[in-house]
Amino acid sequence: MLPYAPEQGTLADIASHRLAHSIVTGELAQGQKLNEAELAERFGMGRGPLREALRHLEGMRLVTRVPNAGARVVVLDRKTLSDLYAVREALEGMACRIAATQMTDDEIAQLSALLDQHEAQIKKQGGKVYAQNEGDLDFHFQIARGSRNQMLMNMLGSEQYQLLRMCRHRTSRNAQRTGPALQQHRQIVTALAQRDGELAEMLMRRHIQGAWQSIDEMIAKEEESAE
Amino acid sequence: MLPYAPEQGTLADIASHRLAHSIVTGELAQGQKLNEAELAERFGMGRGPLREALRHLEGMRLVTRVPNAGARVVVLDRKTLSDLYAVREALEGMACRIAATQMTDDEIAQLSALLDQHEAQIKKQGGKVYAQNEGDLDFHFQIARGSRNQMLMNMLGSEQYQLLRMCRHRTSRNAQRTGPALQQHRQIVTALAQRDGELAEMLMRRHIQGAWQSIDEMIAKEEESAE
DNA sequence: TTTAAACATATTGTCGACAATAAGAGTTGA
DNA sequence: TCAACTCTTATTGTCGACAATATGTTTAAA
Repeated sequence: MLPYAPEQGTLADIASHRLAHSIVTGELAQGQKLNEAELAERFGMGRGPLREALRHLEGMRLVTRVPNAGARVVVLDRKTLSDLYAVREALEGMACRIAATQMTDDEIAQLSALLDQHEAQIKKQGGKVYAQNEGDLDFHFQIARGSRNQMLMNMLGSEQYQLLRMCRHRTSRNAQRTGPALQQHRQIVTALAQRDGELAEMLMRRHIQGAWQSIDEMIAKEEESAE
Repeated sequence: MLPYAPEQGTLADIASHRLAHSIVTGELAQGQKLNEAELAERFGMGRGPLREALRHLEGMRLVTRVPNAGARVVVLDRKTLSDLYAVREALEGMACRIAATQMTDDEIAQLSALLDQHEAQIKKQGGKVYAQNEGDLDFHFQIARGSRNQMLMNMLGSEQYQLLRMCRHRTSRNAQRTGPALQQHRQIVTALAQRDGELAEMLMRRHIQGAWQSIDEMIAKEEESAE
């Protein structure tokens, strides 16, 4: 389901996946230096594949590299996240508009079923898990798939997806926007089912704006308490 | 001016730049197999840095890699380009809207001067150079800069930028859309100067739609004559 | 005490050689 | 003639060692 496949293939791919996971979950702190020799040893491989993995992660914007000075985990500051959400709004809005004409009835039904599943999960676990769980992102990715635009899927999937997950883990402590989010998702699916692309786009844009607003507040609090 | 820097730094960076250039200019044909040993020898370096460069180019979507089967130059078929232009429309539209509020008067004046420059160049060279030249892309990139959104700049700059240049070279033989393009650029600058983001976005979206329409026709002819 | 230069250390950048895998040619059997 | 199999060859994947560069520390001079 997740666009980033399990560990298989070349060692560089494995390292890339494991590193991405560690970065996204916060196991590797933001801005932390990534020592090639140390990581290579931990993963049981040579430095060659690991360097390739770092170059790949650099392309995904999960790490930043400086020549002769090594790689560091990217730092998601307020401005970066603001930029990310602005881009997301444009891209996912477009995805929604196109998906309204391209998705099959069956796919839309599946989307609806996915939301049922989320709702059940919320009820069971007390509502605190939705927004920070992968479920929310699955929903967004399915819509991207519905646009039939491969480039869009790549951008939202392999790149932004990871940054978003990273952001989730950072702000998961005090996340409670699950109720409105699910409701907004429902509205979007309804618009899709009615084949109303304009409405679907507008709802998605609002949804993402709301998400950003919520996250922005959290970051503000975080920065405040950090002083 | 161009977002992709000159040849300096590590060997992997140099190889990455040279390869990107060769791919974009069509020197390396689409779909062509990229032999590591051969390229490493041509560039006078070992295979290590070259492999890193290929991983980087993979991230930029200029090459596609299959494990144990090597890398190939990406193939820009009709669908891929269509997807690319759809994404561009969304992103550059957004860039325009934000740039209308963020760019300084000075920057807008510079943008206007850039167009004067283009106009002079067209008069001198007979109008056939504009659309396929870098000038057009410079214009678009300057607006992306005006949005102050670093992520947007990265996306439009280092990634899509290259694919677009590639597309230009492919369809440059029969390019003649320079007149309307310049005029549309003028309209966009006017809207920016009036700080009318909505209008600027609309004009940019139309501009890109028109460009795609033009390119789509060319591809259709090309595929026709190829049979 | 501060600054700067020189050294020692750690880390990155690069190369060459070897192992593993895939692609192709050639052979053998039906 | 075609199919499947084997062997050869070419290419990719990986490792370990060395060179180049940056970092941190010590030492010496102002």
